[in-house]
Amino acid sequence: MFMELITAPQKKVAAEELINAFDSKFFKTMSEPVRMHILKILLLNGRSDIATIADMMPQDRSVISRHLNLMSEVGILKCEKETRHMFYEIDGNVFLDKLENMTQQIRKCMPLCCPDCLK
Amino acid sequence: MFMELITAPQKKVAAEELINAFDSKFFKTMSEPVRMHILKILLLNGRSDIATIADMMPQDRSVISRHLNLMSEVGILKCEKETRHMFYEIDGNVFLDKLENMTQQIRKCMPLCCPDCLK
DNA sequence: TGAATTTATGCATATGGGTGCATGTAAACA
DNA sequence: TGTTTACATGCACCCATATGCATAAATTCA
Repeated sequence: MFMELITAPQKKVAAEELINAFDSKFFKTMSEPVRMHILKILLLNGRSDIATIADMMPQDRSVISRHLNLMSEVGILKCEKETRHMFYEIDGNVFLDKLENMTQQIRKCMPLCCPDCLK
Repeated sequence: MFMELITAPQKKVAAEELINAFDSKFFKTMSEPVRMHILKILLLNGRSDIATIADMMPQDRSVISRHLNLMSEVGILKCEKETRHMFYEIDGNVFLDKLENMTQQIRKCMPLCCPDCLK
């Protein structure tokens, strides 16, 4: 119990840092199958404009436009206007950073907060 | 273009493996603020039963019960019945495995699928 | 056995968000 | 300048889901 008194504030900080590292908008974005379909298309074809992507999907072009916009707001896509086309591209570094940061925070938090969780 | 012909099937496989590694149920679960609140409580207090958790939250006990059940179905919580109490606990290893697997798949896929994404 | 407690579940409701259509806006082209 | 193209946006609709209440089921305790 003495141990608990010492680590209590550290636990709270570690737990808060972990929860903060969990980017809820990122998770929400990644939980939508249509957006994962878009991601796959971008993986296979690289940088593409909206019409090209929409032509490979059943949804209306406006729907794809909104999904792409959302994904770029979260940071996983880069977008660039060129003439009258809007081009989108995966930002691989943001992906890696986000996931690695979360992994790192869990590694830091778990042994401190609940060592029993790692049994 | 010769290079592209050779790597095309590998690209497709890598992209599909990456998308499959993206556990949409996990992401959906993690995108809900109430569930993140529950997670934080479990981080700070460790293994707890439903009533104890619900007493720290504004939502009805039945709501908390359903959230906990969902989280354990996704695998991030372990649950165990003890007398008439249902105890829940974070499964830290599942968390680490899921995130590390996704990170790994991205590391494998990006250089192959879209090297430009890593600029 | 009867009462109290803990969780699970059925139901109705409210909210958020994905969808498609119609329209607006801006830029390229003839 | 007028037309076409590409995208953004307002609007209405629909569906999934979070929520709370009431209740059922199971277990503990007096």
